[in-house]
Amino acid sequence: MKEITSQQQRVLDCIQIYLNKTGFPPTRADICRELGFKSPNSAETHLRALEKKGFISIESGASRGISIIGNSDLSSNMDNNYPVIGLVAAGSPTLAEENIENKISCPDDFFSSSFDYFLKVKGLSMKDAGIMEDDLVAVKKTHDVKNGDIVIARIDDEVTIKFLNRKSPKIVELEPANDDFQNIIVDLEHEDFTIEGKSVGLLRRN
Amino acid sequence: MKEITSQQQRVLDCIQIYLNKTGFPPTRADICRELGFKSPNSAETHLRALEKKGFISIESGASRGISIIGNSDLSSNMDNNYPVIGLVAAGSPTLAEENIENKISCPDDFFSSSFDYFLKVKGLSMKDAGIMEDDLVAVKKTHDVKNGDIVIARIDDEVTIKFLNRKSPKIVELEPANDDFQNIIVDLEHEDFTIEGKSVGLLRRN
DNA sequence: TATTATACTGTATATATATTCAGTATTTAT
DNA sequence: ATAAATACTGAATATATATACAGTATAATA
Repeated sequence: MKEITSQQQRVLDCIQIYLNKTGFPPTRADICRELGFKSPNSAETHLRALEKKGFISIESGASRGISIIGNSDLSSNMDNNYPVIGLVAAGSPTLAEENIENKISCPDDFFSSSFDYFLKVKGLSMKDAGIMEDDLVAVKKTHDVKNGDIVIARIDDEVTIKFLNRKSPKIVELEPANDDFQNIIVDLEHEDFTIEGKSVGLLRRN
Repeated sequence: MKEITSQQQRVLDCIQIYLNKTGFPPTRADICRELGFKSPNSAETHLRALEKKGFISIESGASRGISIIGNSDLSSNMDNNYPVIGLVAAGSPTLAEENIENKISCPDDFFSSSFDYFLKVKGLSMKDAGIMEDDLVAVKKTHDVKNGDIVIARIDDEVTIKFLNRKSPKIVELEPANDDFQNIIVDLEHEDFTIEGKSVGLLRRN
């Protein structure tokens, strides 16, 4: 990255401020208006200098086709929109559009492991593990689960969140964290059982 | 905010994805290309519907003058580093540097209300409220608290997190959410009592 | 039943916008 | 000493783009 001149810095700042204000980049004319230039070519040449030095990129031919490079902590941060899924019974695919209640913007590295969606918890079967109704459990879609993990499992058409406990190659036990609920024993030979994923974190919004 | 249709959601997602990819919003033609529409008016009408419902704003006459409302990955939704504070006894100021265990980058609008720091919970006195050891409670520094709020309070040199229950102008009761613990009754006339803030959310990282 | 919202295709056009060309002047490298 | 980069004005233009207009069709409301 080469050295930037003070005027070029003013133009770069102008682009960033315009972006923060409007949500889209400025035109040459916009930059002129903001900085008091009288010719669009003033903005143009500054933009080309900034491009040459690697501060911005310019999409040829596109209007407002300016984007600021290396801006990871500002506008183009590592946030992603993660869907919030309700605990749905009927065996519809978990991430089907109709199940998405809303989306939450969240850094990708927010939990110890990457994750795929938030599961909105129904019921209190895991309350002794501190998982309450309407809590959002960060779920990583994986089959790599160990005994003791909090897993999201599907038995036939029922989706549930429980502690995993493999008893034998053919028997899986799902343990709630609430004395009012009973263990679920799954016979893998006779029941349709799938591990959707496991919990890697939890989010509660009062 | 009115209800969004699935096609309108596709268009909204398309705008967000285009923004993440290029750094500037799409044109009507871009949206058509991405979603397979054959007429720019298809994009136009969807955009106007999204505008009418309050999901986006459109700058009249401006090319690519689309900005997503609320979500705003660009301006207000900047991530911030929030300190993680341990439940410290000795009456040192809560945000003093020596108490900061680490920092967590998190969007400013992550919880229903803005907040100031994460409190790392010690003990299980709030376990029936789903607050477990080492959970991170998002704390908003405020004195505007109501009965039933989960508050972070200081009695003399002791900091604690409990349910608030004002019994009278002179008596405050702090209620744990665990039968093994007893209510704390504070006499405001004889004890040094401060409300540090209240819980506005919770974060658990497995 | 009429009306409005949704969901499109297809054509047309005013204008918003990038971009080139022609200058002038100052400063910085080689 | 000469070239190259910086820092502008001013005018011209091809085209990128928003947007209106004319249709068709279906589902949801009133």
